[in-house]
Amino acid sequence: MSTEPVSSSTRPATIHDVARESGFAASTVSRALSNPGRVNVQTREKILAIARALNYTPNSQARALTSGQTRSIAVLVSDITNPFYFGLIRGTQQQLKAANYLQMLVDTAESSDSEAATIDSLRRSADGAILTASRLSDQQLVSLSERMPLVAINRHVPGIPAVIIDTPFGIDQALDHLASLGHRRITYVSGPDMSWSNERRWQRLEKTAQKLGVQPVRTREYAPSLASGAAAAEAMINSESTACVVFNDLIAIGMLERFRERGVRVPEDISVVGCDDIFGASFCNPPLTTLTAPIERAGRMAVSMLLSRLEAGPDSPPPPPMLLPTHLTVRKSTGPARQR
Amino acid sequence: MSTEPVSSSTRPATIHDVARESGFAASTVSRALSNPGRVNVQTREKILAIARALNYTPNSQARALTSGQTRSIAVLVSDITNPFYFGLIRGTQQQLKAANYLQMLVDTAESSDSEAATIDSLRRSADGAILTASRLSDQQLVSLSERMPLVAINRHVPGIPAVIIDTPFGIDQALDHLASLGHRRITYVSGPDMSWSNERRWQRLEKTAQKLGVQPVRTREYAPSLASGAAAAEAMINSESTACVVFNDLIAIGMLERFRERGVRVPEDISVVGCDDIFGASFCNPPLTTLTAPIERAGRMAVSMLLSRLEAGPDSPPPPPMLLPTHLTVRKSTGPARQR
DNA sequence: AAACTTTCAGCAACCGTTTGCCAAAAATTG
DNA sequence: CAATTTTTGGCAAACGGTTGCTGAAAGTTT
Repeated sequence: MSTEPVSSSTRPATIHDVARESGFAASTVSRALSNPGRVNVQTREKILAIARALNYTPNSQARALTSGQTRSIAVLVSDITNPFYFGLIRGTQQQLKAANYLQMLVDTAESSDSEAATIDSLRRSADGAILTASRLSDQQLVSLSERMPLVAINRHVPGIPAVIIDTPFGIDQALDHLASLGHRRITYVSGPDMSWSNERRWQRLEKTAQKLGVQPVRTREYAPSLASGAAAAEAMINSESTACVVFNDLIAIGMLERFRERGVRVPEDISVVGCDDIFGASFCNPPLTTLTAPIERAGRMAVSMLLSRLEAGPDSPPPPPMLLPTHLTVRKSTGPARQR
Repeated sequence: MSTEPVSSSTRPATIHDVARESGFAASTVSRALSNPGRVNVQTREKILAIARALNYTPNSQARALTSGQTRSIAVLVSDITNPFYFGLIRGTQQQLKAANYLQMLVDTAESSDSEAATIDSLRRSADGAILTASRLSDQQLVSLSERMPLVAINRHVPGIPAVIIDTPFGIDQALDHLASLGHRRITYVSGPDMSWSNERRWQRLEKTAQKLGVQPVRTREYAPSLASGAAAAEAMINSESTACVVFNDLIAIGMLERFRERGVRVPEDISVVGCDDIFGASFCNPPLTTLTAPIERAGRMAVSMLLSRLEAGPDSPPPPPMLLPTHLTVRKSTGPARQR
C-alpha cells in the first residue's frame, strides 16, 4: 500500500496508479473496467473499489488513440445566431447524450474554404459530423465524406446521408391556404441565393402557384436575419401582391415589425407565411402563420443516422435521404385577400 | 518515394507517413510542423510540402496525450431548452473560436449528482469548464474546481472565478420605473427555489421596494418556461398588485399570452417587467420591458477568464468575480398604475 | 494419475505525437 | 588545421490506455 496521500489537487489517477495500488497489472485493470467477463469476479471487485477510491476516470484521449473512436460528434452550423439552430442543437444534444456521445458545436460562420478546413481539423477529434446548411460544393462534400462519416441536414447530394425537412410539401399547403383566402398574386421573399433550401422552396412555390392559377413573384435575396425583414417589408409594400411566403421566420418576424411601424395591417392588408416555426413565431405580433418544421426531430434523426452509419462501417451503402414532413400552422398573420 | 496511391479513402496520414515519404524522422517532422526554428529551412519546406500533399492533419488525441492539453472547453448548461443560453453559447463559441479552442456543449438537465458525474468524465476531455446555473452545492463546486479549471456564470462561491450578471442593479432601475408610474404593490414572480440568481433578485427587490415605500410580494416558484407563464399570470390576476417583475423573460412572455387570452390588458391593467432580454422580448406582444443582460458578453468574458486562468496556472490567485451591469429597457409592457 | 481444457493474469507491442538527449555535420574561431 | 561552438537530425522514452499472445494454475475428463 502506497503511503502517498490521495490528494485531490494532484493530477488525476491513471490506470497505472490503480494497478500499482491494487497489485495487479495495468492490463488487468483495463479489462476489469471494460471487459468484465475476462477477469475473476473478486479481482474485479478489488480493482473497482480501488479505482473508485482513487477517483479514477479513464482518459478519453488515450482511449481514443487505440480505439480510434473519440465518442464525440461535431455539429457544424453556419451561424449560431440563427434561432433555427436552437432546436436543432437541442435535438442533436438530446440524442447524443442518450448514446453517451459528446457534442462539439462549431460555428463555421465564414467562407466555404474555412468550413472545409475546419472540418479537416476536426476529422481526428470527432467520429463524425453533422452539417447544416453547408456552403460547401457538392464536390467538396463528397470528397469530405470519404474521409469522415457525414450527415447533411437540408442538403441533398447523391451518396451523402441526409435529413431533409420537406418544406416544399408544406409550401403546397400554404399556397392552398392562401389561394382559398382569395390571394391571386403571391410573393416569395427569397433567402440567400446560395441556399439549397431557398431554391427548392421557390421552385415548388412557382410550380404549385401556376397550378392553382396564382401568380408567383420572387424578390431579390435577403439575409436570414430579423434586421433584413425591414427591407423585405418595404419591398412587399411596394409590390402588387396581397400575400407573401417568406424564406424563414426570422425574416418574416422582422417584416411584421416593419409593417406595424408603417401602419400596414397584417393580415388585413397583407398576409404573411413564414417557414420553420422557430421560437418566437407563436408569440410575435400577430402570431405567425408558418410552415412548422420538426426541427428538433431533424437533429435527433441526423444523430441516429450518423450513429448507425458508424456502426455499419464506411462501406455500407449510404442510407437514402430521410424526408421529414412539414405542415402549415395557421395563426394570425394570414387572412382574406384585400382587393387592391 | 513510395508507390502506394494516395487514396483518400484510406485512413488519415500520420506523422510517420510524412516521415517515410520525406525521408526524415518522425521527430523531425514534428518539429518542422510545430517548432519551426528548430529545423533547417529547406528541410522544413520539403516536409511541409509532403504534409500538404498527404493531407496530413495532426491527431489531436495523440497530441493531447503528451501535451496534456486538449484545446477544448466544456460548456455546461442546465437546460438547452432555455433561450437564455442561446446568447451565452453564441458568446462562448465566438471567443473560443477566436482562441482556436473547440466547444463541447453539454446539457446537464438531470440531477446534481449527474451533473457532478458528467463533469468528472469530462475532466480529461476538456481543459476547463464553464458552468451556468449550476445545481451543485458550494462544497461540490469547490472540490470540483480543485480538479479542473472552472468559471461559473451567475453563481458566486468564494474562490471560484465567476462572471455574474448584475441583475439586482437593474432591479433598482425597474423598481424606480414602476414606482414613478404609480405602482405601490409589486409582485415578484419567482423562479426555481434552487436558483441562486432567483434568490438574489428577490432579496434586492424586497429591500429596494421597502426603501421606495412600495410593497413587495413574492409568488411561489415557477419553472422557467413559456408554459409556466400561464399559471403565473393567473396568480397575478388574482393578486392585488398592479405590476410584476418576473424572474425571466421566458415566464414573462408566457404570462403575456395568458393575459391576452383572459382579456387583461398590458400595460393598462397590469405592468410586466422581465429579466434577461432574450430573443423574442423585443417582438412579443406587447414588446416586453425588461432588464437587458449582456448575455453574449457574459459568455465571452467567461471564456477569456477561463483561458487566462489556464495560462496563469492553477496556483495563481483566483480572479475576483466579474460583475456585468444590466440596464432597464423600457418597451411596451409597463405603464401607469391602474387604480384598483 | 496423466492428459486435456479452461480460466485468469501478465508481458509487451501498439496507437500518434512530443521532447530530452545525443551525435554527426557544419560553421566559426584561434 | 585543430579546437570549439552551433545547427540539425535521429533515437528512444514517454503520455495513458487496449489487446494479442503466452503460460501458470485450476478444473475436468478419462
